[in-house]
Amino acid sequence: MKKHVAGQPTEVELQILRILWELGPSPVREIHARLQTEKETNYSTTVKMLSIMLDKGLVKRDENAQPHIYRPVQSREKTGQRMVSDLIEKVYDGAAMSLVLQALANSKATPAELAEVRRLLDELEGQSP
Amino acid sequence: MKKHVAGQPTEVELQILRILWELGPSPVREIHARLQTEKETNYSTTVKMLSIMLDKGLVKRDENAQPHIYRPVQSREKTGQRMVSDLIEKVYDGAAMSLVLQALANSKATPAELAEVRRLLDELEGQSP
DNA sequence: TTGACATAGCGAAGACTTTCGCTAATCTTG
DNA sequence: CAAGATTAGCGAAAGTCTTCGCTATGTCAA
Repeated sequence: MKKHVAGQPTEVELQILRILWELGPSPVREIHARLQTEKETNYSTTVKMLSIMLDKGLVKRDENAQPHIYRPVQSREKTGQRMVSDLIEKVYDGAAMSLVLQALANSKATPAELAEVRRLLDELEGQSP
Repeated sequence: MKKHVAGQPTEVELQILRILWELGPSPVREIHARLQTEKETNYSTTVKMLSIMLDKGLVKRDENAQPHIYRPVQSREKTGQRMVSDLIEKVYDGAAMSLVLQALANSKATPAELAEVRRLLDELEGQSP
């Protein structure tokens, strides 16, 4: 047997995770239905992917329920956090701020959202100095 | 032959790009020297990777120079921008602000950096309202 | 020029990801 | 309960990415 311990979710795994984040706990049938709106893969493939993700610990499932119900192990936020950290490490050499500035400049934020960033900023500045 | 048109840079490609961003245009020898400080792959591997990256258009090279000199086609900023957009798309469904907040909260920013974010924020808020 | 050494490139192997055909198990309904 | 439909799972194939052995080419000094 192999290791199969989770690193970063792969492309397809992420597609499936996103669907789970949107739908909440769901049976394969539903997941696959959504997946088909973005790509044309077989039902079998979806089942297989889910089982791999189960191995990796990316999802859990309730086997008592009939159609088994799958749900993500990590929240979108947690997963995003990991991936962001990874990206920062790999591209920006750990300089998170570059990424913040870039994402900020890139985004079409609403005033309310900008206010929230400002609030967080106040908080951060209030700590060290 | 195959397509080999560039999508996102892969793991190793990114490692090499990062080295090129740091060192500037360099011959394989130098790139490989740096690479060896993080992993233990053969010189051949580095050459091969570079040639693949050349195919994909991730790097260019000066063949007149002897040791050919390689340089990145895209800046770290541009590349980061693409990858961030991709991440935002794939994980946050386009909600960039979530990522900004997350990266910001995660970072150990200096006061100077925070000030810069604030500056950008002022600028952004000065536009729409 | 030639030997020694540095540089470039090919093609194939190994690892991982994604895909699916086909079989097995489970569920429904007449 | 049996036939048909739905759901689960295996194992192998196809596609990518990464690695490197080996060959070819180029450079330089004796």
